[in-house]
Amino acid sequence: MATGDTRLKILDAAEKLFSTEGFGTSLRAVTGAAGVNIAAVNYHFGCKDGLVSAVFARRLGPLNEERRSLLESAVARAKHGHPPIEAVLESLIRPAVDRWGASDGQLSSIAGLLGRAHSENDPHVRRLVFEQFATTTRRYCEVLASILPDLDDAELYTRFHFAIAAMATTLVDPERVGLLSDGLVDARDMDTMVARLVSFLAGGFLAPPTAVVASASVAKRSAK
Amino acid sequence: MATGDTRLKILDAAEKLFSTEGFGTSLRAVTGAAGVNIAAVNYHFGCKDGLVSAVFARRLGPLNEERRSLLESAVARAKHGHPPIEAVLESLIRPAVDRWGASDGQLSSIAGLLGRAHSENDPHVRRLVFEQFATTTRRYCEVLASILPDLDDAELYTRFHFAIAAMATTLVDPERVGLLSDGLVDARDMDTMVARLVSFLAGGFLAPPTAVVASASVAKRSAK
DNA sequence: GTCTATATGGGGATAGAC
DNA sequence: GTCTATCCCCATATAGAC
Repeated sequence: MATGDTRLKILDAAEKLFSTEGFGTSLRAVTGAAGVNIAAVNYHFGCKDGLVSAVFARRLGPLNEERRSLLESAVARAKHGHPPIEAVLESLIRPAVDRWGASDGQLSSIAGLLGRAHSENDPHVRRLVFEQFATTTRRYCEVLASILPDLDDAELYTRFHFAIAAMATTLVDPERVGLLSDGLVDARDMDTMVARLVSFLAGGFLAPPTAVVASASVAKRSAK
Repeated sequence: MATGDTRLKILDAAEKLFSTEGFGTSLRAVTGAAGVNIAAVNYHFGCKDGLVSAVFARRLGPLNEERRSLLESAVARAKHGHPPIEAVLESLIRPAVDRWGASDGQLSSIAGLLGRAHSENDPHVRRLVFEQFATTTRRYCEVLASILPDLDDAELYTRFHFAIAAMATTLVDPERVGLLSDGLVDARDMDTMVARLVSFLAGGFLAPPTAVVASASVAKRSAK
């Protein structure tokens, strides 16, 4: 077996299983699917967290680069004024979705990986995610702020959080929509899902700013 | 120890731990926090899934009843025409958020429980959740459909899914917004978070319908 | 109803032969 | 680099004494 082959097999199997089953997937399951020995994980990645980090590093960096490249293209195209918010949201969502698996109609493992990354609560995973996305998040919020000058930064970031949440939940488990709608929505038609996500999020970002008050207690008193 | 006391202690401890740590929390952790013997879980609830079901049954039924009661009040208040969409969304979100813990400024365990319920992928939990929420979901979508006659059912349910995702993610882990915004947003101010959530989701629901095409390939070709 | 003790299985990690 | 064998920990669940 060529050097590096085992390492790659582990990475590929881990990526697929992490994306479908979550990062709690056992190393036994990963190495079983990869057809390699359990001890190989420890040899190549040190420990399980090392494997998780490696899976992230291989995909999430390039993914975010593609997003930012698409984002800057949209910004550049709109020499006068600002790009349409739909283009900004497309640049955020498309790169995660458009990389389909070979032919089985499944979302790529990168989509699931990304969704998992955003919904995981394991401390190690969380730290990795926020490191990976910090720069990208900031740039997106910059561009969005230029489109939505009436929003203060706090509300903008909060809305960005809502957007990430809707996107990530959809990517982690597209079946959820089918269940919720009792079969009415075909969650596998990701082109339609993306289009709906973009229009929904655009509407959300474009909503008038919330009237924010100083503190919670004041908010309660002045609400009525 | 009075009969039923142990059972209640377990339920309370489980609710709190499930809401903060997820349903993967061990029975040892639960019984340790409850101050009872491990074997008591099996005696009172049969098995772990039985405990999870019991925790759900105690809270999620009443929570949904409160939501639907608030929803029907809003519908009734708007004798002519339809209730404002903000009132509908408030009736969905407020009941989960407004039950604060005693004095430590933490979200109630019901909020976390609800968020976990919606983001969990464990099959048993998922089945319970969709059973618990099926009726409520249908009623909300009915009312929303009357407010948004231009949306077809599929898009309406999809948008409802996005709304649940944003709400659940926020409830599971309010700290996430703080991390994302590098400390700019104070996630513990739940009144402000709810207000922002409502206005964001209202904007999303009110967005113009997505132009849907027959198939993914057609969508791609006609996009430009 | 409550406890101790234990059965049984799965998890990550490693030592040491090859 | 790869493998076997094993260590040790933690999980759920149950049997049986009290």
